[in-house]
Amino acid sequence: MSTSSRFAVAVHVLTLMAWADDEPLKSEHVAESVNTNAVVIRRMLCELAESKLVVSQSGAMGGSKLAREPEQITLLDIYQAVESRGVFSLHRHPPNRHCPVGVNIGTVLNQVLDEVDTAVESVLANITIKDVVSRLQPCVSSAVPKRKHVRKEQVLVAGN
Amino acid sequence: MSTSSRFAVAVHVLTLMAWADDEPLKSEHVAESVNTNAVVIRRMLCELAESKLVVSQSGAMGGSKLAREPEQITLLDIYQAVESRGVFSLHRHPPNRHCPVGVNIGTVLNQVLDEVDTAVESVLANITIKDVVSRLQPCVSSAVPKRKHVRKEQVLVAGN
DNA sequence: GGCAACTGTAACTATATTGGTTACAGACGA
DNA sequence: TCGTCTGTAACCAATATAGTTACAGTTGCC
Repeated sequence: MSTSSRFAVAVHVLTLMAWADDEPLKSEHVAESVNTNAVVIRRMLCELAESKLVVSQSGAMGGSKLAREPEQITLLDIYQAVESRGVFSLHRHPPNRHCPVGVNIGTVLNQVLDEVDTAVESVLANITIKDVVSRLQPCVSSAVPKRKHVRKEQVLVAGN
Repeated sequence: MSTSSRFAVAVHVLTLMAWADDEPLKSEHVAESVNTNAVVIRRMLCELAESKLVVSQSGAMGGSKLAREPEQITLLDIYQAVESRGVFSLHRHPPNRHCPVGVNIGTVLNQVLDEVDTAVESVLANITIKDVVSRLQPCVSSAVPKRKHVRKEQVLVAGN
């Protein structure tokens, strides 16, 4: 479904800031941890700043840090800051209005997609950045992450 | 998030078949209702057939119909048949393993994404194609009534 | 058997989104 | 004023979905 890693990267970035404990982080440094380009990070930091999750400062000795305490930032806040669409999309082009199914399937699908979005949001609303940091601590072992749905292209292969 | 309408189209297609009540539908007619190309539909029908949700027949008077009763096909079945990935993706490239956050964030994120996937799946598992058809009915009170043997020309009016 | 009507599938092209890169203007501390 | 940052524009690359044409294979019917 999602071909985008925006949510994962955003959580990573805010977790780094919580880990750094109020010390401003440079985009270059964050990019090293995420393993991407600093401009990609700065673009995302702008979105997170618009949603008032981080504050950034220009100039020498500048950088970005959390705008609130880690326990007051939920994954739902992050999700809404960086993902514009819902979980699913409707038809690219509207269905045939002269077909009794086509003319009304959109209404029914919207109800379903609303239920799905609500379920996702209620999960994310109950996890804070502080929770993520806490879950990070016991991870001393570099175990291979296991997931219900194996996604070949997503396995975090060890190696730079 | 999702830039794909595959799930919406697949639900639409199976709903049409439930509506047609066991009469095989031609990909051309389905495509008219969905407002897309017949090959796009046939590609999707192949995936749905692999998951044993529909059966297709080649040749004259051929077409596709549901492989089971509408109440025995859930939206989760459809979701798993046409959407390969989960709701979110992880990092495109693995994070920096020399960073204490980067080395373990994947594990924590996978836990979170599993919770999200599970929530989505439990919503979809509780809705069947029969439910979708039922929810459709009140919308079409002024349209063609559903009958035991509806001719496809009545269901899928050509033109837009 | 031969024809017409279907499906299945390959091989493209088009389109959209995300991510990566370079470049540079502006902010800011020392 | 100088070096170090952010913010942002402009562009290219990579990927996934969708749309299109073409055609081989299957099937029912005359």
